[in-house]
Amino acid sequence: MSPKVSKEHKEQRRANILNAAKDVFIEHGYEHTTMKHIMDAANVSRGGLYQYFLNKEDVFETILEEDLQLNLNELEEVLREKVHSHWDLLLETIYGEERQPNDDMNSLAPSKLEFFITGRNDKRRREFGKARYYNGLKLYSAIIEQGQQKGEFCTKFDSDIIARSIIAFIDGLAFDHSILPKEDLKMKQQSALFRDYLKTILGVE
Amino acid sequence: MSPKVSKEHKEQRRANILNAAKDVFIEHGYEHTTMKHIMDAANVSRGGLYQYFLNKEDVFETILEEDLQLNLNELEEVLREKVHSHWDLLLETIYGEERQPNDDMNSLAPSKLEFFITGRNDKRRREFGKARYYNGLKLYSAIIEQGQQKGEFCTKFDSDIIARSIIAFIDGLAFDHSILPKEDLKMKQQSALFRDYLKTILGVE
DNA sequence: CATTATAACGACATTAATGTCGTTTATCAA
DNA sequence: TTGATAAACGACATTAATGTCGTTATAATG
Repeated sequence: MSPKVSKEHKEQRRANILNAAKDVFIEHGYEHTTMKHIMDAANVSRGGLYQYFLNKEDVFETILEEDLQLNLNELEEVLREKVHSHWDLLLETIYGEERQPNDDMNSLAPSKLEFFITGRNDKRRREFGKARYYNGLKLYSAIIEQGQQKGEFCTKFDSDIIARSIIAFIDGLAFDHSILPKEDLKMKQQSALFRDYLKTILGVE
Repeated sequence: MSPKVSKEHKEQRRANILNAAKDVFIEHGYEHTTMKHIMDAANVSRGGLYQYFLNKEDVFETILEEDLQLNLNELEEVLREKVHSHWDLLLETIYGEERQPNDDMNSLAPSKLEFFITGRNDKRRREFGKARYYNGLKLYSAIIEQGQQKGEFCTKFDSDIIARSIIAFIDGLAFDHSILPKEDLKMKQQSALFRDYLKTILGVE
């Protein structure tokens, strides 16, 4: 419909495709969506789509990059020490991720798990996943460590290990949620128990 | 090679196929293995393979059924109350699952995650996953509840919720392990921390 | 040994997804 | 207005996996 650029129109189109693609990934999951699905959802032709992205992997990674950026921004804020209660910040950060599978639930989370687990034999994909893991780890770890330094948390356990546990638990919940409907999962009670766990090992209250 | 039955030879062949298939699934993961892979690994022709199984899903589910049976047996034992220390039993049970991804690592665990998460939009597959989830839940829950009844564990928390958390943690670790190599995951330290937590909420020692 | 039932085989038709490429067409600039 | 540019298009060749089916060959049986 629109030949010979215009720069922001081009970026607009790209953004449209990404939005449509995200919906498709949420609906069908990573492995089961095809470029055709994305083409249809975005009202773009085969050739058009391939103008903007190399392949499905490229589309998905681009979508993932976005919220990676969000995390990095959060980390920034933490390191700048503009924080009142590290406990609240920690919960908020956890909830930010957990909300996706938890809430009204049309999140990309299960597709993310899919993306990484089906790609675990691919070097490139593994690197990508590893980078994301360490990104999250750094975020949680930084919050905990700073909370410890300020004396808000006890130092009985290593912040790195606690952070890893948090990640494992979130990933596990996301996975279980992809199998079980919300009613069956008792997510809230699990979250409460987990919060309790964190309180205990962080010595909060 | 062998026409006109012989019953146990037939079962033997079937078992061979399943063994070979399991190796293939471990190597390539669920989504990326094809019937061709299985055929080659099991030294069976296309027609031969389809004589025994309907499709890939059928093969994989059959493999899964096996260790489901193992779990059920364990549950039996618990319910028959032939248990000395419920704490030891609990650890052993957790470890039995965790060992797979943990140890020398050639386990089916990541493929299981794959199988269920990529099939989350399929009714049949979801039912299957749900059944397995509740099977595991029943197992852990029974151990904990009985431990509580015998006074070995405190009753501060609901056995059902604790069991769910255990499952979430195990699934999360399995997932993270499929991204990160063993050296990077610090699995042992995470497990130790989790064990510590279980001790706390179960009032052990 | 001859017969028969059937396990095992592998070619084949089918389906579906992928990425490419030559063509068309709308916009921008002169 | 017009010509150059490149976005958008969709047909196409390619690749790969699936499940079927008619044929082959062999182990059990009498």
